[in-house]
Amino acid sequence: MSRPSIRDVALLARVSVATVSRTLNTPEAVREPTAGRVHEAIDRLGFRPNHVGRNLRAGRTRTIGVVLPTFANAVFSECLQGLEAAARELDFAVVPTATDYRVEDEREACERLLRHRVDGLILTVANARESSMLDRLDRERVPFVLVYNPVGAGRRLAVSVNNRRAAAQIVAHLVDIGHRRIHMLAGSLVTSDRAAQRHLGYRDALLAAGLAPQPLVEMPNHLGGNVGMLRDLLGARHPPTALFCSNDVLALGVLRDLQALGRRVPDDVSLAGFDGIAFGTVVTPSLTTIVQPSADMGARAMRLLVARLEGRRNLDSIEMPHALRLGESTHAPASRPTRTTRATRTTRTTRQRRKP
Amino acid sequence: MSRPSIRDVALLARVSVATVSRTLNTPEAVREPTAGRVHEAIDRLGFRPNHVGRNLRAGRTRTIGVVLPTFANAVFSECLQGLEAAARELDFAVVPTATDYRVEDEREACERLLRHRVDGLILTVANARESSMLDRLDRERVPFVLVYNPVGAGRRLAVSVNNRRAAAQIVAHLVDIGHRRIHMLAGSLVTSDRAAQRHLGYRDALLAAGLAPQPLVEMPNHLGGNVGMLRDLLGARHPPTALFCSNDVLALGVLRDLQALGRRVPDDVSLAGFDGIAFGTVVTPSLTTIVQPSADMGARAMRLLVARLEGRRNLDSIEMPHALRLGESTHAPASRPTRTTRATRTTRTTRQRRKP
DNA sequence: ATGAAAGCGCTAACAA
DNA sequence: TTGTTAGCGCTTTCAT
Repeated sequence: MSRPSIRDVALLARVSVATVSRTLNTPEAVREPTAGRVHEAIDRLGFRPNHVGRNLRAGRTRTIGVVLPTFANAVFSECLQGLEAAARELDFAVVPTATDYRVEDEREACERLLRHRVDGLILTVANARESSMLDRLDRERVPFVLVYNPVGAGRRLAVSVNNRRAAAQIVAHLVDIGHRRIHMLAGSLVTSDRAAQRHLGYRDALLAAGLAPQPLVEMPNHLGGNVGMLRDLLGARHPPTALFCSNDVLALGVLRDLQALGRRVPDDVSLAGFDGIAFGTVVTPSLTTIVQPSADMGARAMRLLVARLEGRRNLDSIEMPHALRLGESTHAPASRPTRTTRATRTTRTTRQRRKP
Repeated sequence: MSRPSIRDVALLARVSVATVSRTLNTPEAVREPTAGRVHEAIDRLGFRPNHVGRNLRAGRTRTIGVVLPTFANAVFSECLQGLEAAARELDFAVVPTATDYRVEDEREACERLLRHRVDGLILTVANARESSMLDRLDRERVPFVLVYNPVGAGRRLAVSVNNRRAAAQIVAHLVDIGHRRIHMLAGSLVTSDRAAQRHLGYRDALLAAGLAPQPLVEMPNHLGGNVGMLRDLLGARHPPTALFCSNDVLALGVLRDLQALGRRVPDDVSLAGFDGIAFGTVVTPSLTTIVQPSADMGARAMRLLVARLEGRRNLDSIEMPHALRLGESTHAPASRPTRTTRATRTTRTTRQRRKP
């Protein structure tokens, strides 16, 4: 009734369990007639080696725990996709769990995974610098690799883009095409050190251009529902001509809210995001954004972790290249704000001026 | 150096390993002074119970394998999100893997997971009716639950919407608002029995209305890149006035391609999808579609499977409710095709006529 | 080339 | 209430 074990195979093939094990793991160490009998027995019984027994013996599981804020944001599910494909190639399994952006759940998530004896962890935490949990993992010598969290100074391994420089680049682009009043919108900064880095980049770019950074606008929720806040923002005396959102999901929500408010993007206000999720290219207007190679980042993180598990020393964090993707959601500001005048719709024909 | 085991705790607390185990699993069976010493030892050593040992002993792992076509399509990552949250609540871990829509990889994916001794599987396969792999799982008495795949006749457990009826409903809506030439677009039907069901629904609706179903248009790729095919389709003598896509990702890609072709949606052609992924509400025009409760479906599938693992009999498949979500991508057809005349843009002011 | 046996960490009989 | 011990399925010395 129960699944056959290596013993059943041994009995049927009239060999010892050791020989069965060898037939599977070091075939060159077993002679042909024996191996043949073993394979036959395996087929007859439908035997499938039990990794749990093997893992117990080996003290490792070839399993990687993955802690991400959510799987519902495409940036993370694309990463998971890359991660898992790489794991498969390396013959590892992946056990992912989501914290739903709750910092206080990160610890329990890791504990759960460690009880399952994952060999290592890949994680995106709210704040990599101030995480007592990461300190603990270090202390306990649990191998882990961060994704998305900024590459830090220490010997912690991380795979991420240079969030600060990337943000500075996209904001500099807005400045280049003529914007002077650029606001940055973000979700709660405490749940994302990436967003905090991007905010620094935003300030860098404005200060470098001799412009005044505006106070960060924190949005309560992510996918839409910020109509009131946006109305206030754009109804101010000197409204921004461009908005930089700390991530694409936020940007797409803002885009919808702006359209609900009757504001045209980019004619009334330009809009830029960060992450480069696929849907940014499908919306109208398509989203100007910074593209992170999420799937590749996941794959790199996996390979980095496995290399570490295999004892490789002198491994280094990876700073991945980002790219500025110009979409239709940004263009030069109108010389004067035209809130009441309905300008001709020019979306289709507008052409971006590229940076020289 | 190595992690402390239950033996180390026992030694330090000067009790037997059995007592340590009991302290953790049946605290009521151990007296206070003893329990105190054990807990102290646990803390001192930073002991974390090794689930691998426990699993080997118990013959189960409290781990569920999940096989999905991809994590990059929001419909599946939303499902995974719901799945994993439910698993956490039930104290199960989840090991997901993607087949990248390759039927021939489904078997190996399951084999891998079963070697890891997952207690059961949740899966979306290409074709649930003709899957020798599912037959095998049945034969081996591996507990599993299907998601998205149509609820079949047999005793197989599945969680899905009624794809055929839902598709018929959305197509009937197109008919109701005046469309007469409605084409259906889909990816390869062999990789999706859901799409096949939806195609039947499409035919049902047209036949019920006395209209001629058109041959299914199979699209080579998913997110965009079908410009040529669409040009041909819309350039035909009697071009369709409405397109029904077998899923939202396809629909959004088609939307982009149509816009690239200079065709206006819905003025030149109406467009409907299926799945109800979040981004359908963000694009302009927002997508008319059938909403499946993906996260909830994942959670239900997980609870159903766990109930089965716990020996509950008489469990039944779940047909989830779907909903027609009317977006801006559909409206009544122009009385005459106006391919050259540029009609006034009416997107904003157009109101859908709801079915009576 | 093959077998016997120990042991990975844990739980559950059974004993005391 | 606590301890002793067998054994879950496997790999790996150490013999032969």
